[in-house]
Order: sequence, then structure tokens, then C-alpha cells
Amino acid sequence: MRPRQLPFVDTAGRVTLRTIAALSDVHVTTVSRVLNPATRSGSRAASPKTSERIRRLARELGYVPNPHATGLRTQQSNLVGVLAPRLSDVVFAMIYEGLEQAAGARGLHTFVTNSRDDPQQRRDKTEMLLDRHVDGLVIGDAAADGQFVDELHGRGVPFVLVSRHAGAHPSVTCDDYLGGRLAAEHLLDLGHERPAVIAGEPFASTGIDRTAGFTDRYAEAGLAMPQTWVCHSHFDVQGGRSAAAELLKNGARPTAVFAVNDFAAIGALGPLREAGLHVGQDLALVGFNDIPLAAELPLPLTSVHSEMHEMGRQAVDLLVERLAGRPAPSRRLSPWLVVRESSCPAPRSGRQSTAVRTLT
Amino acid sequence: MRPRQLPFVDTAGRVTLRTIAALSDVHVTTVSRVLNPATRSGSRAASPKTSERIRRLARELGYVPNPHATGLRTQQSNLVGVLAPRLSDVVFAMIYEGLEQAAGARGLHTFVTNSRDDPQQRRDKTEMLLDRHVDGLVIGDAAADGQFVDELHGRGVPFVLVSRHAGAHPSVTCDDYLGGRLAAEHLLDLGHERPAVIAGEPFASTGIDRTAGFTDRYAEAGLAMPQTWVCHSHFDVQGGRSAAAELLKNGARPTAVFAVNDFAAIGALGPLREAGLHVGQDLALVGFNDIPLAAELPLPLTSVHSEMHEMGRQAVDLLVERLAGRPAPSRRLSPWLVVRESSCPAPRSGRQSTAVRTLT
DNA sequence: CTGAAAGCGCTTACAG
DNA sequence: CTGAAAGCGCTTACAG
Repeated sequence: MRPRQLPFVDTAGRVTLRTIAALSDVHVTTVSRVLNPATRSGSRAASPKTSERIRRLARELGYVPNPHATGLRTQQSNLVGVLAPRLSDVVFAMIYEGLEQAAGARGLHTFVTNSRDDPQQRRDKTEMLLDRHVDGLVIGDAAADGQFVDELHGRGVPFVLVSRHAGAHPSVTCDDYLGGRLAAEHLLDLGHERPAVIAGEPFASTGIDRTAGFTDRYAEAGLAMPQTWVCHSHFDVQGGRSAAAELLKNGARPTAVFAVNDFAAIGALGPLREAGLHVGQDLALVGFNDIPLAAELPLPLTSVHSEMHEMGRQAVDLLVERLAGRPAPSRRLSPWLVVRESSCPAPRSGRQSTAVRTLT
Repeated sequence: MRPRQLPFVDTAGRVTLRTIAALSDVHVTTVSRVLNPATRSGSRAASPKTSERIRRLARELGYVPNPHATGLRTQQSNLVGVLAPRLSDVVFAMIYEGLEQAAGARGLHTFVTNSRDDPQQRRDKTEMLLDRHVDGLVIGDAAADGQFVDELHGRGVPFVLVSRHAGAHPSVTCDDYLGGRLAAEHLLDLGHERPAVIAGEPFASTGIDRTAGFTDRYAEAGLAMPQTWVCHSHFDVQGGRSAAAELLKNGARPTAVFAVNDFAAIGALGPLREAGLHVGQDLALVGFNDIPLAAELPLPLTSVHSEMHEMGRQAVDLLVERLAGRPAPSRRLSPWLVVRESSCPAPRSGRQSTAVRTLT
């Protein structure tokens, strides 16, 4: 297909601007101008005839600019750095899928990295990303104290937050507070007066807001939650297991459990069952995120649905706006409740003693 | 800390080779030589005194070479492209975590992308990666027919396969055939004569080998598996659900089920339960990969453990070897069986009729 | 041991 | 409308 011997290809045999220039008998400058129409505003890049010839050649030869050369010259890499707590958390994996899709559609590439919510790793990985000259960052592991992102902002690094917000920095999040309220409303409707909360990490706005929305709504209904019925946890199965065990050890005998994360909800299943509680019968369990697994569990899980792909997509949009110097107001996506078999009404006996010892 | 006005910083204020050259009063050439000792073999880069001064300055000023400049000059990017079927599959997310870690340790950066096992996307994403001038590829979505990777090989693109093998291309995989045998041995030990297999995607070596190992081992025990008891599936919960439903519809009434993927195993739980089978009591269920969730399920899942992080790490090692022109023999990591509560002996009644209609 | 020169592939004022 | 020149930041023979 491609002619054997092209002039001025690069070391790897790739077509360069010079290849096209030689073939169309103009200067590389002209080729560059034609192929980068965005730059020009007033005068045209070249005569229609020349432009057409150049474009056709570029297309036929599959010319793609060398990103190193472009990056070096323009000081812009079309690279986005992504910080995730961990990609093996499917919530972030899905956010990343959305990010990647949106980035690809805009000709951007992404570097993803896992910080494990460890301050040192967060710092190191961020520097690596910056050393690679990314144009901006999408930060999915922001801590609620905002310290690190404030610093970054101070250094003039462009970024947007995703999933978690912090301070006034631009972010794309789920309306987690609303999500917490939805969960509360659902359980109130079912007559649950004594819910417990598996509250997630204390440093993540997601867990904080979901818990606040939930407890606020209960407070509005005149039902206060004892502190010992709200237990922090990691955002994974093991975390949910520990938290549930902790709750039960503290004497909680809830009729409902709200876990701010589906994996934590799944992790709670074991201890709850061992305590003689039957999820979906005498105990209602509600998770958060509505990961694909939630619907497919042996006992399908009621969950607050958050749009993870969409969050990733919009985070890229927002970063692009920000990089273009346009205003980038934060966005908050509305979640909704998906009711499944893990929900059930409160047992008719009404509220139970909190002093009952658990089995195990 | 850093002096206000450094000479010859780049547009973004970054320290360049020229900054250090000016400050240490030598030519940039010398600085480059000192900071890239790998290149030199015979003569020294500079006098000990000069070298020390340069290195100290570089350290103090936090000099990092501009990757675009280096990339342009050396035609080497220190970039690795990673193709995954989908990162929201935790198996690949974990492989990627291993990859990222090993790559970081070697100063490499990774671009990850999801192909969804779609040939067109695989092609497009690969070209995008190549257009970004990655040094090599780690391919996690190879199809067993090897067509695409053969092409890539023909084009001289350096790559290694991970998780799935194809043809004779260098790969880091789990010994899936052995894993299948281990599952079979376990179920044979428990007296199961009539197992069914949820076999995964027919185009992935993982599913193929695991199934082959399993059925071969059963054949050696004189027990042949009817074709209708082996059902292909997607590698996710929904896939396992469908496959299990299909098996039961075909009249299978197994005493054991081997799913070549943990998610597929989890997906099978629903239909099995609806058919009146009690996993862990009258039906043994065995998965594959031993994802973290497996141990934490309400009914913990017996699974064949594969080292996902390690696979990712070694894939990077192998690619680095390959890029250095050194021999890169494929590696096959040995899996092991982890027995949990989803295992149980075959019911004493022995083999059951395959004609029994299921409930649903 | 050190420096001057060339060049990787591109873009961007600046002329004409 | 088109081209010549300079330069992004680095590395690599090649001199001396």
C-alpha cells in the first residue's frame, strides 16, 4: 500500500511533516499550518489547492504528529494525570472508564496511578505525574481536609476533583448528601427507627456527606442516632465486615443498616448473619453506588445509584474547560435509590432493646 | 528555599540542563553526560569535582529531564501501553496495580486502556498507544486465535502478553491448566462425579485452559463430562448467572460447579438457589482467581488462587528484558487451591438423574 | 576531561 | 499565500 521509499521518515519509519512537505513540494511550515487550523484565525493556512493536497497526503500516509516534538515545542502534552485511591475498587475503575472515554474523545491521554489514600504515595505519584509534564490532574483521592489540594492550587497546578470534593476546588461529585437522605427516607418509609450506619473513611467527603445526609434526615424525623451506631470503615468488603462486627460488639441491634459503600454493605453480611439477623427479613440493608454486583448478589442489594462513568466523563470536561481558562463550576450529579430484596419493613415488634447481646 | 531568579529555566519555571550548566559553569553537554552515566562506559563523564558539583545542584534544584525533549532526541519514551479488556474487572485492576508498581520502580509510565474485547476497539486503542510512541505494549486482552498479536509482531511492535497467552508470544500467565486440574482434584476428592463447568469466554486462553485442565483431570478419573454440562460465559456476574441458568435449563442437575472466574461463580449463586440447590450443602461451588471478595462473601467461596499483582509485575520485567534485546521466555505462575465453605462432599445418594427438571 | 555543533520533529512569529 | 529562521530541551558523535 504505502510506497516503499518515503523521503524524510523518522528513525522508526514514521511519516513526518517533512515527508509530506517533500511530497507536496512545499515547506514544512506550510504543512504544519494546514494541519493545525486551530492556530490560524484571520488569513488562511494555504491556498485551497495546496491545503487539499496536503490533507490528502497526510490522510493517505497516516501522518500523526510526534507528541514529543509537539509537546516540546508547545509546552503542552495533551496528557492528563489521574490519581485514584485504588483502581481495584470498582467504583474508581468505573470512574476511570468514563474518564478514559471522554479523554480519548478529546485526543487526550491519561496516566492513572494508585495512591491508596496514603499521603506519601499521593505526593510521590503526583510529582511523577507532574514530572511527566501532564497538562492537568484529575484527583479522585482528595482528603476532606484539603491540605494537599490547597498546596497544589498554590503551585498553580490545574486540576479538578472527582468523586470527592474538598474546599472550593472544582469538582464533579455525586450529591452524596442527597443520597444519604434518600437512603434515610427509604428506611423511614419502611418503619425503621433504629438504623445503624457504616460510615466509610472519615477523610473522604463521600462517606462524610452520605452519613450526614442520612443522620440529618433521621434527626428531622425526630430520631437521633446514638454515636455508637455510626461506625467508620474502609471502603471495601473487609472494612464493612469489621465495622459491622464493631457495631454489634457495641451492643447495636439495628433493624436496618446503611452502608455508605456497596462493598462495605456486602462485608457486613457475614457478621450480621452470624448475629442471627436475616437481611431482607428482619434487617434491611442499604448500600451506596449501586455497583453492577449489587443487583446480582444472591440477595440483591438495595443501593443508592451514583453515576460513576458519567462522573469520570464530566471530570474531563471540567478539566478541559479549566485548562482553556474558562469558568469551571463544580457539578453535582443526582443519585437515585434502587430498591431490591435486601430492603424489608421493620419488624412489627417495633424498636428493640439496644442492650441485647449478640450471638457469636 | 529555591533561589528566586534561576537562569535558563523553562517556560513553566522548571529547572533545565542549561540552568545547571550556567550555575556550575560548564557546558550543558557536560551536565548531560554527568547526569546520564549509563551512556558512558569507558572514560568518565567529568572530573570528580565537577561531577559532584553538578549532581548536587541537580539534586538541590530538583532537576528532572523534560520527557518530551528526551523522548524526541532518543526516540524512546519510557512509556508502556497497557491493553485491558476492562479495568472494572477487578482481576485486571489488580494486574494493573502490579504493572503500575513495577513500571514506577523502573521509571516507566503506563497508559492503560479498555478494549472490552472488541476487535475494533482493540485496534483503535492500540494505534492510539502507538501514536503516543510507547516503547512497548503489555497486552491483557489477547484473543486465543492470536491474529491481532501476530500482526503486531509482524509490524515489529515489542509487546508481552499478560493473563492470556497466544501463539508463541512472550507471556506471563497463571498456569490455568494446572488450576483447572486442582479444581477437579478437589471435587473428585469430595466425591463429585457430576460437575458442571461455567467455562468463560471461548476466545480467552484463561477460560480455555482452566476448562481443559478440569475436564482432562475428570477424564483421567474415568468420568466424562457431557457437552451440555460445559457452558461458556462472560467473565462477570451477569455472565455466570446466564450460564448457570442455561445449564439448569439443559437439564443439568450437578452436585458441583466449577466456574473459571469468581464473578461468574457469584453470578451462578442466584439460579442455583432458585433451582433448589444449596451451595455448600448439596452443591459444591469452586471459582477461579481468588479475588479478595471471595473470602468475604456471606458464603465464602472456594477458589483457585492466581497471583494477579505478581503477574502484572513480571509482565513489566519481561517487557523490559524484551526491549533490552535480551531473551524473554514466557513465565507461568503456579496457582493454588483455597478451600472455603462453598465446598462440600457430594450428597451420599450419589449421581442423580440428569433429566430432573429444575424449579426456577 | 570538556566543549561546539548538529539535530530529534515540530510550531510560531516574522518577512516577503 | 508561502518560506526562512529560530528554538523548545535534550543527547550524541566528534574534536581538542
